[in-house]
Amino acid sequence: MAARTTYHHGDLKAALVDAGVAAASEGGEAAVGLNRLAAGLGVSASAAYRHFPEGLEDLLVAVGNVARRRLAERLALRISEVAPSQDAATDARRRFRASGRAYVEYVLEEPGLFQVANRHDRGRLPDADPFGVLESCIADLVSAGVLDEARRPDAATAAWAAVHGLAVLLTEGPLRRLPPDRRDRAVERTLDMVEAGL
Amino acid sequence: MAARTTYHHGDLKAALVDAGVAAASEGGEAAVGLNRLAAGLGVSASAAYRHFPEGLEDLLVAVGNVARRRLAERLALRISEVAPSQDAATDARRRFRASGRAYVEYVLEEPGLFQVANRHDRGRLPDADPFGVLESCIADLVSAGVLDEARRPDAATAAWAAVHGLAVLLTEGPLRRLPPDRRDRAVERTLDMVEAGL
DNA sequence: AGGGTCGTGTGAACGATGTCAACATCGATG
DNA sequence: CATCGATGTTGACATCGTTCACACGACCCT
Repeated sequence: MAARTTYHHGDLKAALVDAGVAAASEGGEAAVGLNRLAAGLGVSASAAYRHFPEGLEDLLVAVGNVARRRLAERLALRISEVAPSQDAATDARRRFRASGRAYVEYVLEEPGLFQVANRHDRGRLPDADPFGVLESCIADLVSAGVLDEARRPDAATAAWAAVHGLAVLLTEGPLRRLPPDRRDRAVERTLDMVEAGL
Repeated sequence: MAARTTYHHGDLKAALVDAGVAAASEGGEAAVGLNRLAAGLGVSASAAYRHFPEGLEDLLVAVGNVARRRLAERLALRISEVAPSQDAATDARRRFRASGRAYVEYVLEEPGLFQVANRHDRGRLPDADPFGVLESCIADLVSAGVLDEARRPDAATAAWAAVHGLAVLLTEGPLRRLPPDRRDRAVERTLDMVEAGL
């Protein structure tokens, strides 16, 4: 956006990632183009290759990392907002449920970023790891006595699959046009299933 | 592939869809290009636009329809293979479980086609409707007394989300490189959750 | 049989994409 | 102050989706 006065940009890499995040936010992966973004920053396309050696894919991974970090932060936020009660078991359950709701909430807010996050992933990062957040929720369930230790293996995977699948279906999938009330109902129904079935 | 002797191709539309299916099967959506496919058939690119007025997107939808039909057929096949017992309830449960397993099975076999099926969907078709198959499994569960009528709303959605999400995570997602035994364990664990939680 | 019509395929062109190699410029370091 | 490495530019290439004017030919109608 902002035209540039100096020959060197200053921090082109960060600027490209920011622009990529903005583009992905509206328009999804298809809107993230190296030429377009560079032009938008008043910079030639090939300049980007200095900062993303493997080209577009590298940039998409970087954008995806931002998206994953934001998602993880949203999960942590919603979990932290759960008002503690006297019962550790119901607290753990509520936090677990809040994380699932927050997942869908974020994805509905930022479907484009979610798309990039899914499609360009090079493994877990400590500060951008939504799955890690979910795993600690599961650990809480175990230590609160809600979930049996024997049932812990793959419990996080199963829960993740349910919530992730729902998010995909609701944004890119056939449930795209579900009205908000039916959407919420589907979310709660799915969380019911997970909570009862884990 | 096969060069053509006559000026007219005969059935270019079907040939393009076939080639698109083959290309998507290895290489996913990115491998489905109008120019490449047309050239492969010894035909100019613009010829394709006679049969797919909206261009590439139309072709991708057609390929997706094939993929959805095959998936639905696979589900129906695996359901039909369940040996009936004396108990209608356990039969319904087994068929339901078989459908979930079949879903993952197919997606692992044809991740590229699954990708196209997900990303280019213009609504349910009677002969290519995996969700419809799942819905009738749920209906079976209800009529067999396994699932309470009151819990039927959105039950299919929740179950679908879990299985779909798992399939996505196992093919395009972070669970991509899970070894087969751990993969199977995750599938069974997820089906356990769905069955117990629905 | 002859002639017209409409479905189908061709050729060339346009703009946009990702990518690369050769060159230009700046800032920091000796 | 000179040099050198990091950073940005220019220009080019192949490929992509798409469109338009044109060419072919199978079929129908008289």
